[in-house]
Amino acid sequence: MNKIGGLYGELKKKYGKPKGQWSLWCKRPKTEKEKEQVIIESILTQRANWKNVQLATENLKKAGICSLKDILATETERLALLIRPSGFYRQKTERLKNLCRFILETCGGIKKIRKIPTDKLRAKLLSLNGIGPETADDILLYAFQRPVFVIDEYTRRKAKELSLRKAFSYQALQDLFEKSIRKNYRLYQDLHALIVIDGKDG
DNA sequence: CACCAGGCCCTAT
DNA sequence: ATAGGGCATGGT
Repeated sequence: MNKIGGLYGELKKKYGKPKGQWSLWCKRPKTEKEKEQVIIESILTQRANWKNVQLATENLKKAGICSLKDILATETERLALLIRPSGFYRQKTERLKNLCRFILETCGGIKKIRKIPTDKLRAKLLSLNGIGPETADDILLYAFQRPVFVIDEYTRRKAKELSLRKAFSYQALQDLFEKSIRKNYRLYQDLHALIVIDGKDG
């Protein structure tokens, strides 16, 4: 067992179950509505602090926009103003609509996605404008329960802290984590959440 | 006032 | 392959 192996136990003991935003992202099983919420938030949270993401999602909720279908049905300028607090809001409006179109129209809805193999789905997501590796993996792991480990700024810092100097790229770091930890989506969800919580904590 | 926050894309070396 | 600029808001 390397340095990553004991990480989950250590962080779990320190923080318990992930709370706050994570109580939705790490919840399982999730309803279809909850999955759609996570998908929407995966875009809004790009390079934004969670408070601002919350302001944006509250605006959407108040406007009665709760599903991917609702997003697509909302006029672009109106949607942009609603999600404005999350920052980079013009881009995010386009990205959200892109993603919703892909899931609803190209894939034929959330349910059909169950049948798409993880590698293929990941490649499709990455081909969309505005979806990079982290957002794709957020969606795969937290909305669709696929055991892929999400690499973000906090994971990189944690890796550095553990002196995992060999891994630089997203791919290398992801391989390292996935090789070190039993491939289980519940474990990956909680561990990634705990790494972020720990990163914010100090 | 300056800096930061859970990315991603495009362009130039 | 890798570096730097642009995209934008609200909190501290």
